[in-house]
Amino acid sequence: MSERMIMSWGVTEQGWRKGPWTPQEDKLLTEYVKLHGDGRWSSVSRSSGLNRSGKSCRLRWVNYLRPGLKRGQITPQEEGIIIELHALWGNKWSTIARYLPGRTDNEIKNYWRTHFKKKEKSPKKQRKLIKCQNFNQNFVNQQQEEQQHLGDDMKWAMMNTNVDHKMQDNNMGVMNPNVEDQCLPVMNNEDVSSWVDFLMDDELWGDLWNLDNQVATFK
DNA sequence: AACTTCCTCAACCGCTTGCAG
DNA sequence: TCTGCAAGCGGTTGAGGAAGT
Repeated sequence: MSERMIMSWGVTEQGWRKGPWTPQEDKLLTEYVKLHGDGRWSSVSRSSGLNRSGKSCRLRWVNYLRPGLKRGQITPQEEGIIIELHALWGNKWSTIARYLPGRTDNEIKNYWRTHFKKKEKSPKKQRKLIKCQNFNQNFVNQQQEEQQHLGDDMKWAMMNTNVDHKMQDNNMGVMNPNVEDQCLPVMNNEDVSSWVDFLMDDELWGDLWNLDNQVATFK
């Protein structure tokens, strides 16, 4: 990191230093957390001698200094998991990150944006979007038919922030296309693999659909 | 070689959530 | 309940480097 870069960032109104962290700051924060544990970030910033906001300390620790973090390229396996989980939960980066040990929400978010979000305007994407729409509509129709046959046993479940807990509790992932902000059909765990198979099909891979558009489409 | 454009990712911002008093 | 504070989360920004012209 250049001196010029550090100088260009300056301080906040509260007097906290901003910008890239120096190795000295990293050392201070690491040593403090080793001694006192993480959490209570506002007191970390005061007691450690760092002239950084609690927010900044937390972010630096979580995204960069925390032990067990993986550095380097996302593997194809990890990429597959990201795609699966993003199909389930959308931009719930922290939730997705829990299923990728050593990866941070920030890292996954950045990866998604750079690898999948950027190609959203291509003609391929348009075709893919239509395919997705058809797939989802068929899926919903199919579910509704099954629902009629099975009665109340197959109900749409509300998708909310506790969906991961629901999955753990019931071994079932659920999404309700009728709920605002949700865009994908109800699916259980077995369905996820078929969904991903569908995505892998044709030229969809590497040019993944833009979920933001999907949201509008399936509302 | 010089310039421009694109890509990556660390870090910030602002909003939301959770919790103690 | 209500309020205020701390922590967490997702979106956005911007600097540096790589790739292209």
